[in-house]
Amino acid sequence: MKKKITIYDLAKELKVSSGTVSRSLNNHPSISKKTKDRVVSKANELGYKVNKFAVNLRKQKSNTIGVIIPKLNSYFMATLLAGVEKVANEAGYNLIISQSLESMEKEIMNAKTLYNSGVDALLVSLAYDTENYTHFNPYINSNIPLIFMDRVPNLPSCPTIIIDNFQAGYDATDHLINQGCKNILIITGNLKRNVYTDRLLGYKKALEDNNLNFDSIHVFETTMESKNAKDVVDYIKNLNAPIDGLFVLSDSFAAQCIRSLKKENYGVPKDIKVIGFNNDPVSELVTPTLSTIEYPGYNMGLLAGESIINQINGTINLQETNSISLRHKLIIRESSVN
Amino acid sequence: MKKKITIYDLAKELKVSSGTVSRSLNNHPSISKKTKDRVVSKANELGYKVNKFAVNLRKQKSNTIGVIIPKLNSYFMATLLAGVEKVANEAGYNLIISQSLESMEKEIMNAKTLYNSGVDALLVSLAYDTENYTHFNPYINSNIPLIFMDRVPNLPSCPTIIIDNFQAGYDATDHLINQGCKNILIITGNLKRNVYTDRLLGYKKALEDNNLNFDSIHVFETTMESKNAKDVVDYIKNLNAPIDGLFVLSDSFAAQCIRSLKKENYGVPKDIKVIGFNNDPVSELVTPTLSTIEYPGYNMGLLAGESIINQINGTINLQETNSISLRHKLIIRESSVN
DNA sequence: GAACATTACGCAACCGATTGCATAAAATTA
DNA sequence: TAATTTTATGCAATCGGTTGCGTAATGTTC
Repeated sequence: MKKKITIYDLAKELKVSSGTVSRSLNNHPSISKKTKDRVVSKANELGYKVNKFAVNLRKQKSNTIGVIIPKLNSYFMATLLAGVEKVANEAGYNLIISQSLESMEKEIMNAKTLYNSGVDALLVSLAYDTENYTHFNPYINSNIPLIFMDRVPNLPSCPTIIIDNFQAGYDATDHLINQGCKNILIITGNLKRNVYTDRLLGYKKALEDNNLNFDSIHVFETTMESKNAKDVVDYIKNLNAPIDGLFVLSDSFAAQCIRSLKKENYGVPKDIKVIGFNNDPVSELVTPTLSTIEYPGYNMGLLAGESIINQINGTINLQETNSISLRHKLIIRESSVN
Repeated sequence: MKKKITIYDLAKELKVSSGTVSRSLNNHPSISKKTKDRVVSKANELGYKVNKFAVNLRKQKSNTIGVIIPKLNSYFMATLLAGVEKVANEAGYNLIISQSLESMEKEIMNAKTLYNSGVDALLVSLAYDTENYTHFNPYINSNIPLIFMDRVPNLPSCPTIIIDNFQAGYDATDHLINQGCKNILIITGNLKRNVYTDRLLGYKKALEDNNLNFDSIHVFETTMESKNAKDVVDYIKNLNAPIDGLFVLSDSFAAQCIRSLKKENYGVPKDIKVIGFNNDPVSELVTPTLSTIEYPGYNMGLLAGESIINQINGTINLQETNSISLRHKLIIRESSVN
């Protein structure tokens, strides 16, 4: 409960100027070792701690990185963040995390709040329904580093960190086709988002390359909340031609779908082969175990953290490294193989 | 890229003092409506934004709440955080989140960093191996609100938000006993943590109340990482008397255990009845579906957020509301019922 | 219209550190 | 020893708001 002590207190005690104290504590070269030692030991003695508020004001930077993500409570996002946090922390940065809860409106508010609170950089994964990106202009105009992760806008000039969703979509579809599937239903999230459109494009291309026709009734768009799994199965039941493959762009939703399918006596993989996306831990735990695409969330986080810190430090020219793409991997388990 | 404009710029433009500008922008009562309007519209015109750094320095508070949790990428923690974030955000607070990665050492560092960066309050869920709590003393000594969530220390004077782990442990065990189990193995995390010890106590009490003997070989302590599921099954195989019940203090680990058990041809629930803990989404997806204890993570987060903000505002005397306990619920699914 | 109360605003200290520039002191060179 | 360079430190402005106190201007009361 002792009162805060400042560099002025130290200065008075040691009969030096506050400037000398400041420089000593920051190990400035133009201060003699002797003085530095005196200052440092006195600082320890009195329990001095810098006032970050003053430093921030003076330096006009906060040593914090803002993060806006759709939802904290998803495996992928939490893993991604874990990666970001690790790097940031090691580099001495704090993370201010906010969630848009999949709403553009909230995303805009978050962007504004973080801007006002003076973050040194911003990492973003877009909300479900974000359609324009003007709320990021203040960052761009003020030259505040800004990187999009995973769910990125289709703006040419924004640095992004993603996986090759097109190729991943292709690989998954191709795998199902190789397993004999000819009528594959793809379950996707909001097609405004690159992650989904790109995978869909990969899906189409794989069909094409295998001489299968694309049919738009084989695209089912949903928010992929668990309660909607039933809708998927209903949709399947009402299709004229039965499907034999299911490509769900999220493991947890795929697991829900499998569950609903089994309730309706569809055999997986016998009748319908299923592949998910993300390599969520759940994919190993369900019966049958779920084939999927490994999505390197943690690495993506590490990379995002490193990139943004490099940008803050000016180490990297963001024009040069405009987009980083991480490697995905097809993981074949029981749900897609007879 | 235009330069920052300050209240002094506004003052000069409007030929008033900077104090008047400040008061106008903060809607101070002693400023006439007319002046306020002039100031506000000029501020909008020039695109003025407060400099939070200056405000922070002046007010010695940051409008941020620090959070230290063991791991971001767990369903429970992410859900908890989602709750905290929601409340904090609505109250105009930012969240600085850091993870201890289950290490006391890192927890200490995080506590220090957050203290130095001037958070207005701190929320903590303890790391796996935290044994002493002196790293929180600076907060206590400086009167910075501090609340522990879920994994709390056994200190009498710290406000905590928890569930009744004793009762939950009791309920789960009692349920298994009611299903006919007589030899129940409990799989627990580090018994330094209240969440585990209390559940274990509940387990013991339930045995006692049902005239069953407690045997310490029926307590298996593990870090509950997925790779350790095999150890559990090995342990079970090597027991002299076969067990017929399994109480795993984490759903995701319970799911792993069930998987390993099935591989070794144990029938669940036929041979061994299993109950988990948390009501993780995975519990509904595995086969058989997993009985469990519902753990209100989101509500816990909301409550933690509200409590800490109340404390910051001095609304609540923390001596009076020293510990809040949330209601859990036994959820019976397939894994524990014949 | 004098006396008093209220309203609206200005002044300037303050929050605590950083840093360019000036200068005293010490060291080096001539 | 005087002149010059180097080293170590002090001075004071600065970052951008906030706020207690003082006072001029306006309003109210009798």
